[in-house]
Amino acid sequence: MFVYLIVNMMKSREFKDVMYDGLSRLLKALANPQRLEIIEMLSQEEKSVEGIVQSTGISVANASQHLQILKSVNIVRSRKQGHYVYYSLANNEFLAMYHHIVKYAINEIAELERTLSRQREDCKALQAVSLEELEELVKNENVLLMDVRPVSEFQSGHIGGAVSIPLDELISRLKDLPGNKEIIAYCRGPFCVLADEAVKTLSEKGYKVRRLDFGYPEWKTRLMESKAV
Amino acid sequence: MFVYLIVNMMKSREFKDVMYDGLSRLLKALANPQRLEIIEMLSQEEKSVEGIVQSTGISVANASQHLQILKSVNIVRSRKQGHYVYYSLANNEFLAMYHHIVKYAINEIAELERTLSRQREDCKALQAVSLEELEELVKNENVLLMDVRPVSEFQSGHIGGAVSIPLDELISRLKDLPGNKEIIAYCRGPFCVLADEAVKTLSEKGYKVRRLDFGYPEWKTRLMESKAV
DNA sequence: CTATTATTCAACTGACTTATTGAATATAAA
DNA sequence: TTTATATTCAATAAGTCAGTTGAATAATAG
Repeated sequence: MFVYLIVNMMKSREFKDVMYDGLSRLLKALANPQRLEIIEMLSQEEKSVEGIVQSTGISVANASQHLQILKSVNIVRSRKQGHYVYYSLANNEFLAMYHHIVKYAINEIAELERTLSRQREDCKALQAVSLEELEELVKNENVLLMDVRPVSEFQSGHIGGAVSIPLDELISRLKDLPGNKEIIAYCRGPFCVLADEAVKTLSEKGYKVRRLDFGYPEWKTRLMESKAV
Repeated sequence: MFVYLIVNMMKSREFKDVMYDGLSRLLKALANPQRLEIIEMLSQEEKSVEGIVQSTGISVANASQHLQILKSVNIVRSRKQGHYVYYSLANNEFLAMYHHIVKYAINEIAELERTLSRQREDCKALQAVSLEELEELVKNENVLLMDVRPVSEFQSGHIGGAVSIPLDELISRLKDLPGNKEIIAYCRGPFCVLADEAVKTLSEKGYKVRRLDFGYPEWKTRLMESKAV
């Protein structure tokens, strides 16, 4: 009986070790600023290593290594085509989980809350629009929903009803904007500043403009979850 | 104009760095098997360093260090009383976020899925009861919901309607169990084996018994979320 | 087949993490 | 005040991680 208890205890320890080690391996893969930025890029669209390097400033070999780590815990997957290896997020469940983490961090970590507010304040974008508000606003139809990400990201997926006006074309396309509607800008997510820049530019020109609190990936996650129910 | 763009780019870089560094600091604090186990213990009840040491087998100095790390990112808080320093989770939002991570890991990481199934199979506890099923079962009243954690954990919080039968008293209290009802055992959470052991013991004695898929903390989180809506 | 380009691999350095030890601090009981 | 106990701090050694370099591989265009 005594020996039996010890054997049980050892099995239980072994089980816990496998589970906690596995979980901590996942978290370790996430726990790096550059990899988080890579995840943000990949949650917009599939990208080659070169594409990631261009939009983040990480070195090629380094980016490749980070991608291997993310691949080893099944966060990203790759496919080869021609000269390029294209990476993308391996599943939508990951994205949903990741958004929960980001939401917690933004709301509960004082430093991040403060930094985010300061950034938005600088751009006069403090009253950001939440997911719930957006749904209301879209119904009443008196708003223009503006996607300010690069065109390729818009093409690979965007919020329903949005118009693509990449930030770097904004000034040259001012004439396309209706003066009477409120403008709502959005971009890659809460850590992306493209929408902030757009709000700053437009509000200086006298437009009535706000940004979304979130980006395309969060909207997509929400869509999936509501379909699942 | 050109200088202005560069200044903007630098600001944006700085903002991203603060946000991603902060987020990765949180994830780094989580990314360690021992700290995850400490979190599991603290999500049951407030515990002193000594209490944690006893239930995990970590050394005293080491546990203290891990607790400092968790405290530095505001996951736990401490209060001093008499000889002891008592630690507890700092907020419920963290627990909700953590449960999302665990759920993802169990469902999407093949190795963890496999290990969990094997453990449950060993204990004839494969058909675990989910949160939704539990709600149904409790209504029909023909089940006994059994909390097999130590008494102190039961006292500091338990699932509504549960009866406390700590695993180590199970055999001596068999006479208290109704023979006609189905028994549903639960414990600390999906990584805890107390309920598995209980299922094994009882099913060998001929009882009709299953375990919950989750533990008290998950139930508590669910309760909070449904109240919030 | 050769040259070109994109990516990965291997090796190395410096920086952080973890676990262990023993000393220091703080509380409460004798 | 002294003593015992719980916890933290400081220093160390071993292990892991991040970023850089240059070489190796793999796909394509000429």
